Amino acid sequence: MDAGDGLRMAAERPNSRATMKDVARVAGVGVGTVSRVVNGKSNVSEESVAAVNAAIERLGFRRNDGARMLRTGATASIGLLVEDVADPFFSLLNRSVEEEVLRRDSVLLTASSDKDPERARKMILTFCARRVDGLVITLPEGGDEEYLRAELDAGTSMVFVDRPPRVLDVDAVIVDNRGGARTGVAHLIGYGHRRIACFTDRPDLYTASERISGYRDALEEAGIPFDPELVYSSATTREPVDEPLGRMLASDDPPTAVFAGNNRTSINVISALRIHKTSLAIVGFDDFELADVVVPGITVVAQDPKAMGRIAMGMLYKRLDGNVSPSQTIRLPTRLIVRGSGELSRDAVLAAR
Amino acid sequence: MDAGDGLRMAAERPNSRATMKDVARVAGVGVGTVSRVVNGKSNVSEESVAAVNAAIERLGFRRNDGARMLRTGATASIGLLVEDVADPFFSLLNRSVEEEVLRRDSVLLTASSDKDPERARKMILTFCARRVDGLVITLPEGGDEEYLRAELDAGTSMVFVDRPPRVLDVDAVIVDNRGGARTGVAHLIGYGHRRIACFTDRPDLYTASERISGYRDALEEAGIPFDPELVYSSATTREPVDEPLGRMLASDDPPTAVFAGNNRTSINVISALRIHKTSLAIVGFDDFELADVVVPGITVVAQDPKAMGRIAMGMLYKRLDGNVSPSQTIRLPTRLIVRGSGELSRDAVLAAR
DNA sequence: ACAGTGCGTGGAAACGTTTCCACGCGGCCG
DNA sequence: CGGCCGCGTGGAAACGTTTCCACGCACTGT
Repeated sequence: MDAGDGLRMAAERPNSRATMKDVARVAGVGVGTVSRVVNGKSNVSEESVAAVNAAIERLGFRRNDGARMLRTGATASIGLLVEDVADPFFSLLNRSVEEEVLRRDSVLLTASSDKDPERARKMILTFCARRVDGLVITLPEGGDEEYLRAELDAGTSMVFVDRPPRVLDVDAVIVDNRGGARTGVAHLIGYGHRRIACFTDRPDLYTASERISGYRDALEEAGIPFDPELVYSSATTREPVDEPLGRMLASDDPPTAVFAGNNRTSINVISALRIHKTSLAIVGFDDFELADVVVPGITVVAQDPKAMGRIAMGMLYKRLDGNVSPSQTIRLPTRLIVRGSGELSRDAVLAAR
Repeated sequence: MDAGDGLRMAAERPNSRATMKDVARVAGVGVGTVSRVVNGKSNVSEESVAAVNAAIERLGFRRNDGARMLRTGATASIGLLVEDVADPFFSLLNRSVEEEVLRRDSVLLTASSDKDPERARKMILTFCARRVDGLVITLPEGGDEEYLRAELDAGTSMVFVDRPPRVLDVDAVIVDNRGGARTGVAHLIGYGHRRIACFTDRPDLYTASERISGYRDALEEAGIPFDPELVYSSATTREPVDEPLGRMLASDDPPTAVFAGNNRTSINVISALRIHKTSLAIVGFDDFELADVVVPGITVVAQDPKAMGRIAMGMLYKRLDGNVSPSQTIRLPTRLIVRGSGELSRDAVLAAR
């Protein structure tokens, strides 16, 4: 078998890539030697290395990682499931997970659940069928968690992000939603407000219900009675809120401030206020680009999606490296960013009426 | 070999998943039959189907797609490389590509080049080593395109997005940057403006240079002389622009309008105008959330990243299905969204001075 | 009765790697 | 001078699928 033979052989299968066998033939060595060269093993003679590299160059050989994984069992890939990769929060999370994955020379599979438990399930099982080394999951509400147990038992590591597991014994990294909301609302109370409206997502969402709890915590701490009339949970975050806000403003004892439970709702509230030509103090949960471009800048309780991704990947890789300590849930602190909208005092709001 | 035997066998390798062989043993059939059942082939007796399904259930078997692909050659996976998955534009593109990938029951590998040609190269080659069926690529400027040719020749289909190929013969879908910029600037001219500043990205970026060309086209059409003093290309999009804007405003013949070449620059311009306590007419390229929340709302030349992803995937799958027609570049139209900032007339701006 | 047909089936080969084992060969030490 | 070591090497087995081939069996039509 000489070099010409090998070349001809590769040419005979036009749309198929050269394999180690082809390379071996062209280089005049065995496949074992090719494998050793490709993987940079030391015990190969210089001539062999040169011959193999020349053949690789000539044939445009590229190792088939799929085959490699079948043999070695490690796929060097991580699956990420979030609600929506186009959401500002999750896209930052995505990016920071990617950064960690890259550091380990792995590859990242991504998918959006779109809040659909069935879609989430399908994607996760697909990832498992691909035998990813680990999973980073934001599990949508309302689905069954149980099917994950089988994958867990089969040895697939996973970390939950943004939401804690309900029954599964897995690591998680979440945001201190309750504490953050409490801080934000307390900030408003500090400026004299006692009638504070609360606009959030559907309350069956974990994050939304936690933030509502934090809102109530702050009220309670200040001895302010909770008024359900001041709480509005929209079905979707795209839904405008000018109608419910208008109702509150028209009441006997209208709010002088608003706590918005997520960034899209913050925007909806701003639009609604503009429609009603009023200004109230606002604190929003979750920072957003341009929060400092509107006037006044929007004071927010900021989360740190990048840290969430980084920490989640740290936990995951520890598991992959064999850590078997009991699972833990890490609660990330939030940060209040003061920009003006939250520092409008009760007196100033009332004076403008 | 009875069922108990198979179970014991699976249990003996605790952290390893059951294989078709295990299933076959437990079900008392051959691996061929298991494969047929798993793949829903028709010519299997009902008893066999039942037995196999029972065994699958019992062992928690899940087909190893990696092995399957090695055999079949199709990996049912697509690689996506963009500049940054956390960028609003690219994250929407990402999502729409994901949607198409999902429809074909494939899986999506994603990566951010971070504008680094070397990083891009590494990720693309990694994807190729994984033998993705196809690639969707936003290639960073300044790198060599040549290494892609080998992959192309080896049979990996690819589509370029957001930027056309320089030398390679591949499909692409891009935005009509030049025409869109022309339209936006013409819109300003329509409101009487003749001194229009232009803030963009680094001009060595394809999109930025195209938009500058469009800006010049509009001026030329209206017989307005081009003044390089009114053009500022920032090194990075995070860089504030209050200093260069200040210089322009202090000149003998200051601008009365601004064309901002991308959404982050639009924001920078808004901030800078606020610092200088002036208002000019503004038209920005690329829409952004909240463009309608600031006052006045920002008039923009909108792109459609979702369409870009959808169309790119359509082209890619056509290639995968065997289409060998000459490669083409599709240029997506832009859409002017009128919100107020672009309709501030020259007279109004001058009157406020 | 007998070839032909079709269906359900089991098993082996193949996909492209990695890994392990064994071999040949030179040099070193006893 | 003979055994031993170690190095570079080739080749076979294995990873978990799919696919193909061949077999046995029950029909069918002549």
